[in-house]
Amino acid sequence: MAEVPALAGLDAPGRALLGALSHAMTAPAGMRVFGEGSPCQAFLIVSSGQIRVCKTGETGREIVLYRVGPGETCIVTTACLMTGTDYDADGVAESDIVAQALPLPGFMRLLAQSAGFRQFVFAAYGARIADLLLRIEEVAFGKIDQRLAAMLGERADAHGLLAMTHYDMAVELGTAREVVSRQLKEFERNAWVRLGRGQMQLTNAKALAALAQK
Amino acid sequence: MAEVPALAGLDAPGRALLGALSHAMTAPAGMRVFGEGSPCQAFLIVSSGQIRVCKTGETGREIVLYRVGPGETCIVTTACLMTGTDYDADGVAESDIVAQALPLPGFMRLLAQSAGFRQFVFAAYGARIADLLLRIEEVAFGKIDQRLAAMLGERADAHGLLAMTHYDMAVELGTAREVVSRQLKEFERNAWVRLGRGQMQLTNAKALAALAQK
DNA sequence: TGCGATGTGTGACTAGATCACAGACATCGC
DNA sequence: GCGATGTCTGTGATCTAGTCACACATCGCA
Repeated sequence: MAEVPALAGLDAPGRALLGALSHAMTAPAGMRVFGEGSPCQAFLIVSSGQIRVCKTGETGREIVLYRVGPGETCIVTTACLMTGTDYDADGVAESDIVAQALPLPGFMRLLAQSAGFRQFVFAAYGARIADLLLRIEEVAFGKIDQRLAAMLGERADAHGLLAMTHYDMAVELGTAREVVSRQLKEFERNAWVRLGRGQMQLTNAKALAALAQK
Repeated sequence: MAEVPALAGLDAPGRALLGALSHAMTAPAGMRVFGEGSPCQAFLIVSSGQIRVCKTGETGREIVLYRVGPGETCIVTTACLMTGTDYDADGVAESDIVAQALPLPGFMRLLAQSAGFRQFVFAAYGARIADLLLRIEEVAFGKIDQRLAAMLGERADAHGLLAMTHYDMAVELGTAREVVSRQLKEFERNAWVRLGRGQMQLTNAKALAALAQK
């Protein structure tokens, strides 16, 4: 488990136990890793790749809740797994995934025996809950132009290139595709971006960041 | 701690430890129990009364995130306490509170030694996260008339009486007071409610429930 | 009884969501 | 190279929700 930095501090017995009780698993990009109807049955620690977790409303609109990256765990599924609560969100592999799966009994045992592991688990909870609170604030109070600008800044690569469709961006923000299209057109009129099919180029990241910060 | 039903299943040593390490505390109705700038420093289990936790946006609008009632714990503060994450929400006593406070070291110790306590803590996490996911779904996708109708049904007493101002209701839903006022007027035109200053009477709870369910 | 604080009602306007549809572009089979 | 097809983007019309501004009602209390 040396590949999981957050577990680097794990005590030796804990580490041995984790190695013994968990097994590696993989999933190809695009695969639905868990979701309504097919709950994940184990505690998962992602080694490489990224999982996107989102919620679909009755109207078919979607929103990204959070992502689980390397060294992180999809603690939410675990919580629901342990308490029998229904989870009601979908996890999709955004890239090829390698993960360590720890079944529930092993999870309980490790939790009982390793303070380092408890620390890891609680840190995961804290981070996830903070994510969710932030999400609620954004959705409830945020302006769409600012949220979009912020998202572009976050998700563009080092050259300001961003390969997403307008629909993808709408899901990212939990809004409608048309709203994104119109807003992007507005940004283009300001010469802040250059639009293309399935991709775009930021041409004034500073202006976008300024809008996002307002 | 016999007054906390969720802890009734706690093993005897765990119970003794909890009794020894925690102390009772109280807060009067209306008091700000924790919030930005004055974080709660201990793991709290509410014995009686109720705490309302809400988030304030930059514009001054507020939204209720969840409530902590008897036998429950404000696990979110704990998570943030343990991980040093900033919490960024306010907890207000809605009624006089009696709670058991367990400082961090005691919390860690109990977590290490009692499986029943771990169970309790994880159940609290699961329930809270489920609450937050539900909240996000409502805010992102819900129609305001349906959400308002649902809220009236939930918070009215057995006689259909409800003592809240329009502002209170707006906070409950994370919307603006005017939106609530207009919507309530609409309900009144339908003869579903009778409005008064600081209170209202549901006169057709069934119709409201039907709207909420749609 | 008069005054400030709080609560409610409403018009005008803006932002965002929804619906409907048209045109642009990409891919694939031929 | 040429359609056929599916995906992606642009845009008008319309509706819902949030914001701003302000009038007026009601309450508690000096």
